Amino acid sequence: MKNRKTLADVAAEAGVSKMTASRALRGDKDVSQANVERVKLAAREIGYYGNQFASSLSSKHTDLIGVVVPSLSNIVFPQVMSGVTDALKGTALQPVFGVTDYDSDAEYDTLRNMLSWRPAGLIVTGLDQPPETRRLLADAGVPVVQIMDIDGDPVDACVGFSHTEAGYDIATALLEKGLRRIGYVGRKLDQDLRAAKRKQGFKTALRDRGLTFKDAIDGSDLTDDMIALSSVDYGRRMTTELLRRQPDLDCIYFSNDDLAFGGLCHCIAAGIDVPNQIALAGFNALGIIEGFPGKIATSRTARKTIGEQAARMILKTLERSAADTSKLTILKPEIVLGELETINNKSE
Amino acid sequence: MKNRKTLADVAAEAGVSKMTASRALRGDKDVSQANVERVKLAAREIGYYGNQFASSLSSKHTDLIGVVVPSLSNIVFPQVMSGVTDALKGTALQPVFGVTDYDSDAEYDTLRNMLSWRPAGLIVTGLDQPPETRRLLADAGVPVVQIMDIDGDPVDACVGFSHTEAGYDIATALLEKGLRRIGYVGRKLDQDLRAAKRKQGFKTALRDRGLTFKDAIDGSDLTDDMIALSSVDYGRRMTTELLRRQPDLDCIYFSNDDLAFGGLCHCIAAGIDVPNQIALAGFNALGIIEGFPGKIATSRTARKTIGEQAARMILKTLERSAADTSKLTILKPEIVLGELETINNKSE
DNA sequence: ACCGGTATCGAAACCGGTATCGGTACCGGT
DNA sequence: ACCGGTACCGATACCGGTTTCGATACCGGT
Repeated sequence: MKNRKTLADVAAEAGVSKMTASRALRGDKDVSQANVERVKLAAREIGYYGNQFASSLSSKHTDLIGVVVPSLSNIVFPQVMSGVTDALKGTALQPVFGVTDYDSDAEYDTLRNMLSWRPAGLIVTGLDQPPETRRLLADAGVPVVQIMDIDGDPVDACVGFSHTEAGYDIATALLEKGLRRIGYVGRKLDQDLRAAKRKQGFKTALRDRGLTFKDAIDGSDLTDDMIALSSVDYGRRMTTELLRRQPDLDCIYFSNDDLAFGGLCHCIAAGIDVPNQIALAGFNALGIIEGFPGKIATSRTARKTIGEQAARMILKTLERSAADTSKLTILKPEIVLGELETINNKSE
Repeated sequence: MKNRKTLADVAAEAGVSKMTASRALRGDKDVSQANVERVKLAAREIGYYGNQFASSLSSKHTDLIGVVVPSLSNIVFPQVMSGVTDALKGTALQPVFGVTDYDSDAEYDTLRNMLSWRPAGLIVTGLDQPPETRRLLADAGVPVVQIMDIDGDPVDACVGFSHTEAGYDIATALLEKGLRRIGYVGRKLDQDLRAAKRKQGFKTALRDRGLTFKDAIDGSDLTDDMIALSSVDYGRRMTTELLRRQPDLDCIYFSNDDLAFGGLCHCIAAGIDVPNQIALAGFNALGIIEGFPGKIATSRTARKTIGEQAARMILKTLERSAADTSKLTILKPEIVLGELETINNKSE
């Protein structure tokens, strides 16, 4: 930090006291119109911009909202961030992002670091933080909104949906179409807890009908060359593999749309008719699947809206300091069957 | 900010002075081992975490690197951010992100806001900032790295590649394959200056051979329903439209891979053989195109590396305060022709 | 002319850390 | 016994704003 201009410089330039300058720049009252203009002019002339450190230290107040997401590579999270950014636009608040790489130690560190910035609120992905991290959130003394999941015990507020239910629901929809010989392809299910919940929900729906996955690839222990693969490519290869092992599947459930799209790529290349010969189901309703309209069934999640709602929830909690706001917002995914929609019960 | 624990609390708990506590926590020297442990224990016990405002205000020093990107929706920018994050991992520095939505006023505001945080460095997307914004960057008094582009006049340092050249190069490669009847599909070329540069470079290569685009869609003035479309979907529709107007094209150049992929979707649906009947070329080499290996020609850009290099450049400038580091890093995209590679000059 | 009220301003204290510098204790060497 | 050097510690003065509170000027009303 070099010899930047300070408020004292502005005050001197405008011929008023520091206090008057401070008030004028912040639009506080108790300053004459003449001085407001004088100060603002002076500030512009000497190229002054405030010092947030001094300001926040003194006022014990910040405009920061900490947002913690697990990844930037999965397009879903930038979309959530985008929602937060949009909802905060026009307000005094400002998002600050942190990335954890699905690592709970990194999550703890990121959070500690954020708290040292004394944010006015926190938005954190997921409900399954370890106890130490939970305590950090609980003791933060600011509104905390956990997002993307509701299967668990929120620290404070919560915006999202049940992944267990999402898995259960799409399974039900697929089963109603008569699909019975169902396989599963996922990736890093040991780390991606929400994907694991979806799989679990799906499994429950199968069990309710006396069924199980014919075969499943979880991708928990990947070799190095597998890790290097893009999601789409991974989905493609695993589909190839799964269908080699189980050629008679009539449906594959993927842990997300990227993988499902990879599966579709395999089918197109192999001349397999989707969804008539085999149905594919993913999760999220990413833009990617719009390229082949209707081919992949999916659950349309409201990522951006979740970001927006979370931000808005914090805004509300902040203005009415009371706890009169709802602590839970559920944005249930909509099931999109695509071309499957028109198929009547295959098993009949 | 509530009644959080302060350093004084830690000091009292540990039975030392504020200064000793401060030194102990920061790993400064001049503290006995016994006291270091006592203080650290005390800090943990009362749940203390520092106050960055007080710290930075006092030390006149921050660990922040401001990163300004135009968008979160285009996966390329999260990838750049990811690169910055990775390169900064393990150092004391920390990225702070700002999004401009391709709006130069928003860019100015974001930058001003960032500067009020007295960052140690700035990474800004693009070279074409308006004069006022340029001045802000130039006067910031910290290392500034502009990324993603080198066609222009950098404020300070610069990491990226020439989009004009990228357009020219892929055009040359396509022309060498004998392709002649070439169309163009872009989106919001009035806002996306770098895409416009690529188109311009492509055009120059055509002109050098006495050719022009047979037809071009720039998508500068979109209707509302067009704006709502995802990039892939937009690419698909525009390809349909372009081929309706010009059925005899043997190649389409898209402003990026999302659009090109949309084009591929159209072709697959319409039973058009890619690349033998028509070649498609995009830009970026996104994971999305790996689903159909080799179908789409593209320029593989090193997004993540650009982020890493930019961050590393700032790190270097910061440690050796001298200007002995190179101010320009070019990461020229690699041309990927895919299946086109094997085709011999079609026009022969 | 006197008074309460309002508008406007500035001096001083303070936010929670860190830089600086001076002090104390203890060491070995002469 | 005296000295220089080293290790360790803490009092104090800031950093650059904002909060607080008291001072001043001016107003219309009586």
